[in-house]
Amino acid sequence: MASIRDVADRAGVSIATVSRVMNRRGALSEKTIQKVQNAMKELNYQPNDLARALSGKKESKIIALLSLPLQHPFYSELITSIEECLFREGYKLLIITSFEDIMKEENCVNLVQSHMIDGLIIGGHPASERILEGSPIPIVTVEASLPEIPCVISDNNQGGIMAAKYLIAKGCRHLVHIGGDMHHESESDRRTRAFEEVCAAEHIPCTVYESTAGMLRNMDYSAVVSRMLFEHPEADGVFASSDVIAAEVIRVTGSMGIRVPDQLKVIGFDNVRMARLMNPPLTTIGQDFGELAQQTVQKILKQIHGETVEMRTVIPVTLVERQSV
Amino acid sequence: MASIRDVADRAGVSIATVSRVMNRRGALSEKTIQKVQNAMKELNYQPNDLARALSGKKESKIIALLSLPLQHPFYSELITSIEECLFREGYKLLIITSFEDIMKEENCVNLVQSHMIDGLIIGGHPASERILEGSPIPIVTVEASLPEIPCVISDNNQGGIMAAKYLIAKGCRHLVHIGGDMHHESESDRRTRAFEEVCAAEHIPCTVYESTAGMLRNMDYSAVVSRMLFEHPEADGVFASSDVIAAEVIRVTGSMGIRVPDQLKVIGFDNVRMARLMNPPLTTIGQDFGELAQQTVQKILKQIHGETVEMRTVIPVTLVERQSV
DNA sequence: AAGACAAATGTAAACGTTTATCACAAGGAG
DNA sequence: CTCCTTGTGATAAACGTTTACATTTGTCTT
Repeated sequence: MASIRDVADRAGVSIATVSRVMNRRGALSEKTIQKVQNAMKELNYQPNDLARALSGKKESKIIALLSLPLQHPFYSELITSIEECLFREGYKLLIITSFEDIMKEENCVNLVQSHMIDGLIIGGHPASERILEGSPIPIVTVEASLPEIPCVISDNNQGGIMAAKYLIAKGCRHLVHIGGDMHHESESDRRTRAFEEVCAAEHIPCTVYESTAGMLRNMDYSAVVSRMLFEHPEADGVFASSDVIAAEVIRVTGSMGIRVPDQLKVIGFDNVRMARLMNPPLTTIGQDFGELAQQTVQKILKQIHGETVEMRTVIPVTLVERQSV
Repeated sequence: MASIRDVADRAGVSIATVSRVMNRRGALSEKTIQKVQNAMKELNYQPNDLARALSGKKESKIIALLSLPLQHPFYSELITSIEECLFREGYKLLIITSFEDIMKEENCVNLVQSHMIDGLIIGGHPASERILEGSPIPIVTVEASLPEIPCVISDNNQGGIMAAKYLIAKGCRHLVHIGGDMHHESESDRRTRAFEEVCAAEHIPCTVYESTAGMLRNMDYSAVVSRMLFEHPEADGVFASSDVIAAEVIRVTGSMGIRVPDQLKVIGFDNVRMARLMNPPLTTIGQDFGELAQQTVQKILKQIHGETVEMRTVIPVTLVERQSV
């Protein structure tokens, strides 16, 4: 593989000149530029980014994302958006999925310290809270909040309020909430708390169920959903903490002959692509993936470039009306 | 940030010795090993992988995956599996999503040539067939086949046969196929062709519809599905080329009051997680994501290590019976 | 006690860049 | 004619490793 040396030789100049041509720096005659560029073409030269990064203590232009498994559509949509934003800024995305794997998580901070990576985005709550104690590397959290680390999150509080108000407005009098998709995290509790508060204020009875980590891993919420339907046959409205949970509610009720939305109204959270494909199409609280991603990459890039960032950015959510309520 | 130099100074040895301790190479006294390891601990030393990779013309231990957008669950599941396999082998996964973006695709091969990346996996058919002409880099294709490039694919032919036979065995007499999720690619045509051949052999009428690239991008297949139902009200069995398409069939029929599977039987392809969550749960031809991933990373690693690989590996598919047929 | 041999450690070149510094020529001002 | 710019280009050090080779130290033979 051709190196800068080869290009220099072929163009009849020194490697410094070649470098200057590449980086458009210093004074250069048009003739020299042409010679060098021709040589590069002819040799199909590609600069070695490793050497580049090593030399000028430059960046590797790679950002890592530590995420929960992508089978969960929330994460795959988030990642797609993040990758797009990053690419626009000239960065690449390295993905590390982890489910409660502390080893793998700690590995991440090593990655940054080994200079292969310029920064770290954490999507979803990691198993070890103190993952990067004393490692001052550029880092941001999305839809999760860790002590001392800047984060970008959706307005979960507002989402919970909207869900409750909407179900009540549509006539529900016995509500259920299935929460806890991101179980560690106080962030997702906000959805639950806000929902409960509105119910209490409106004097509507409301029961809260929690899903477990195992359910998230397997994306199998049938157990909670069945229990919920068995214990609360009088329920006429469900607020699910994710569209996947909502899908399970709709599926189980469907198999039991309960009609949605006539007998039971269901509202989800996230507004992932598949929400539209459900039967009936799912009404849900929509997260703004584009904005979430945008703010996140902006925040990480700022840190990389040494600027300071606000600790907490909140992105509005929206009610997406379809046919399950 | 501490370098090998700092460790050497603190341990009172030369940098070569430190390097030897790290790489367990050459003869070392127990005492020296201890001294060096202590120094590394105390300085919280992390070797610079950039320098490492540059030096021994070693690998960067990063593999890139060029994929269609991850919102499509086939890709998110595939990627999750690939990332797991790669991680087990000590490699990291860099993701590049592209939808018909030739610039971005060509960028990929540059990445490899710039040494930041050891190899390239292509998932799904790229826009430019000749993406890596004359660039002899380690490369593999999954569920796509490009001239001269080793590939790992599911047994689409067998899948088409199984789908047809199963629908017919269940009593269908008017079949429809909606195909083309991976439209360029002759690989997915195999599903269609095999399906048609079985139908012809069994004298069952069969109509084929094609989805378009735009539908894949937006994951919105409502147009074809509606047209299909309008033009073929007599259809009693549908073979969809992906679970997402099948989901759309089930959704649209549901909204029209057509009962699945009583009036219309639907079989999908892929067996992504969401297939289980549909209403009714989807019967589908399952791809073995684990095996697909396993073979793919094996193949790319072999190439990186200079071994030769077979050009084509075919992974069996299985019929997953649920309740839509 | 000297020589041989192995074990332990050090030295320095290399990997492919960037960049500060230096060298040299041409041209203008005095 | 000398001195100083100004435009060009080359040289070499640095980035943090690995590793071939050289050197030192120590032990064992005899």
